[in-house]
Amino acid sequence: MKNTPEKSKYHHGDLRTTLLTVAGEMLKEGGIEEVSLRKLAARVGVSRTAPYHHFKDKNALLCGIAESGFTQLHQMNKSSFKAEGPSTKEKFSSFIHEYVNFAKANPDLYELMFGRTIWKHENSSKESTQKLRDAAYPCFQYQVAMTREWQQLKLLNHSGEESALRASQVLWGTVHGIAKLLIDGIYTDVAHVEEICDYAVDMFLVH
Amino acid sequence: MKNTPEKSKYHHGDLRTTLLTVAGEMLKEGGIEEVSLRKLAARVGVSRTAPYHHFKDKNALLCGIAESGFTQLHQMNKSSFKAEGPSTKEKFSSFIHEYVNFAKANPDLYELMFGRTIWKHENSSKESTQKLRDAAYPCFQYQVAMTREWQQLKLLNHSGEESALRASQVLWGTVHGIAKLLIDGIYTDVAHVEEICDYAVDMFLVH
DNA sequence: CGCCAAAATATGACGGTGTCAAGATTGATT
DNA sequence: AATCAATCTTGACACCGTCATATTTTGGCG
Repeated sequence: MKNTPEKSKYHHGDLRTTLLTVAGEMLKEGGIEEVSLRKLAARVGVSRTAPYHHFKDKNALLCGIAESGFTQLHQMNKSSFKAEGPSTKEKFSSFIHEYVNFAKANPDLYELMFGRTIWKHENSSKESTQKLRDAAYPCFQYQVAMTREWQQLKLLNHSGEESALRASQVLWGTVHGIAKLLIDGIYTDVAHVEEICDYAVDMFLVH
Repeated sequence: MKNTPEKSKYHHGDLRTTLLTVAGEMLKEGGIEEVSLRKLAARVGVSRTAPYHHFKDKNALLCGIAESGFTQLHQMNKSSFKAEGPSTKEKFSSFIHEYVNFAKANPDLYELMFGRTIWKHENSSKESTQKLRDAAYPCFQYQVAMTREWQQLKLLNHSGEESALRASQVLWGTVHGIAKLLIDGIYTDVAHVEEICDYAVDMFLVH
């Protein structure tokens, strides 16, 4: 039924997947402002209201896209942290760089993932927002776990009582903030990404 | 002509100021989504297109609001940094706390000031965007200046070659990121603001 | 004072958006 | 074959930003 989605198109095929894919393309092409349900439907070749049978809201659709973004980000962190070659210190540096570069590579997706469009209030289907949280929360928890290890190895500069959660919030805040400022083109030049990340690493490591 | 704007109302009074004020109120009340030119015009008591004689765009209006936000933020930083009582170390801590609390107190304004709505592309009147930059840029420069002093006093943890610009970008990134995550309600509880800020201060100071 | 150009405001219209209600079509199940 | 629920379409509504055009008001000048 849901398997073998190759030729088993009854009405349209499985619209849900197609909508997510194409909407993701539109997001990448023209930013969040270019993503409208009507244009999406036209591009897919269905009527304007067809998507409403697979997503309660436009918001629910956007949550679906963001969801895959968090899965992707989570995956990236894991494979980087579990790598065998580099030292722990190098992995810390990798985390900073890779995180910011992920945002740099997918600016509109990142903007969507962390924008208030999605996270504010409970606009759309509770189920959809719940699924989003189910994808995003483990992603953050993994960052706490990584931070805990860096902390136990005395890598991070700090004097008072240690808290992996607090340290993780600060670290995530830093990469998130750098990424946002970079993406939005506020005062940082994209060309200096690596330099800024290197400097951040140096400021956090104990000397 | 532009002076004495008290009783010199010819058509409506000075609409421009009124529009900025009321739009700012609407922003504070219901977030950016509640700010529409039509509702704004209705609330002020003019026709829908009257605002277009004072702002080229909706974007230009938003830039005007954000502009005052940057002036406000700049002012806050200055008065805090120039205070006589506290030590430099305490001023550093104050900067972190006050910045994040500014965002916490005016979430929608802060979101607007740093959102891509305004900074992306050259949508609206160049003049408007230019005025915005003229308000925002000194604000950032002042943060670089503060950072330079902290750096020269050897307050900040760091090993390599010093750069006030890079350090400032990292610091701003951190407070900006914490503020954003907080505002958007992603994974941090607003109740923990002070704790998180304290922890950030501790991670940046040299021990 | 009277007139005129310019600034300010208003009305109408256009294309775009998200979303609901109601009807039509299809696929699978009995 | 008949039925039923899932799926899709059409029509409509209320918003939105913005342009073209007409109307009013103002300030300055002869």
